[in-house]
Amino acid sequence: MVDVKTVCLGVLSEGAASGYEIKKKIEEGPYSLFVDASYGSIYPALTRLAKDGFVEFHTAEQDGRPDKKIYTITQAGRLQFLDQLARAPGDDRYRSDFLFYIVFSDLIAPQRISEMIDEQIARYRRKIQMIVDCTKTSTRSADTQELNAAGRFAADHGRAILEAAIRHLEENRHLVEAEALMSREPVRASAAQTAGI
Amino acid sequence: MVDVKTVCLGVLSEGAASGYEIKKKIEEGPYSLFVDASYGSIYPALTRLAKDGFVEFHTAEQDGRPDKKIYTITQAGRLQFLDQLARAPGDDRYRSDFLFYIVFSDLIAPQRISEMIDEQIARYRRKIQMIVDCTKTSTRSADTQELNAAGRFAADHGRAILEAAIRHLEENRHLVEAEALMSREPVRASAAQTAGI
DNA sequence: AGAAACATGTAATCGGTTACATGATTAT
DNA sequence: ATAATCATGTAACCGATTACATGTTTCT
Repeated sequence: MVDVKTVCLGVLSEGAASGYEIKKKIEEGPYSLFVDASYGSIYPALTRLAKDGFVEFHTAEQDGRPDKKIYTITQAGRLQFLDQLARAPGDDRYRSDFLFYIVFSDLIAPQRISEMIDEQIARYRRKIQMIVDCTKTSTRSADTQELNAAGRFAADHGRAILEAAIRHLEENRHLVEAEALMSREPVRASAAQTAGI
Repeated sequence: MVDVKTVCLGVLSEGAASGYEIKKKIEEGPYSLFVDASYGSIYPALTRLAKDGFVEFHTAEQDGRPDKKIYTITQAGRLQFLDQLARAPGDDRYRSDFLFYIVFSDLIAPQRISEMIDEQIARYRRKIQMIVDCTKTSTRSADTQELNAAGRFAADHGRAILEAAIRHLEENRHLVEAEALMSREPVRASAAQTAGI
């Protein structure tokens, strides 16, 4: 599995940036769908990369803002990154509390289940909106990172998956909601059992 | 995010099992799509749960096989599990080296890209097959864990997402493959640059 | 007035993986 | 023969998160 150092090299291979900017890029862009890293891992990663000669930095003084350390990838860094890309990618990892909870939906109050599904759909919609926002080439601002063909592909892939997830939830939610409804009478006994035993 | 202890409580709430069997259930069943845990985390988790009174166990001697510790969830354990389910589920986490690599497909050899996509589709198909296998009520063996409505829902949800992912890859792979093809001539220069600089 | 954004960094902690250790049985 | 399955457990290690520390400016 790709570590934070490699993620930083990847971002920096597309242009110089500070640690703060790297964090923003991976939490806003299409990256956010399949990459994760906190400041607490990015800053030490950059320090380490600099020590190893894979990146260089210069301190940029700003008026009214804290100083910035602008990191630039080196030749050695580019080679290091190519080495990583030559290795077989690790398996995808998907962890979902939501689906885990759903498996035990008979232990959760019916209205809570519905609420959870609503929230999950809302989360998915928010992510889709974020992808749409960063995909459309904004005519006004230059700060939006322009996506190349590969970036658009990754973003669209994420969107396709999220839309399928929403569609499935909307079309089949009655199956987990109905179970509770159908057993409304019996459920009292089983809820009492669950709580009582 | 749900931890291994809670995953164990969830599995045990559906029936007694050994650590080994818990591991099998979460790597074979529909769980495998959204849950992960190694022996190195399951065994200590069970030890801890027993210490806290959330599970009990008895040692089952077997002929020709190592002894088993069969764990059973206690009343306290059921309540503990309900407490967890009452908390808001954590955000889904999806990590994909594959998509990260794709973003940098201009740094990877064209035939390698195609290979990676083929492999990714194959992985997805294998997962779908696994879901299908554990979803269909097998008439022969009783060892297949029978899925309730919620389990089937979770399995179908996973299948729907995987199928959408495959569809998108098959319909759009030319966009990342074509980029390399189109720039076959120029790419030599840029590849030399990349390697040279 | 207060929150949010900008900006970097460290220390404590944590949850989990990997590798190791052991060993019989069954399937190929 | 050899690999895979069954079965449990520990120790070393690792990568990453969280919280803390600090301080200005801009937006609401």
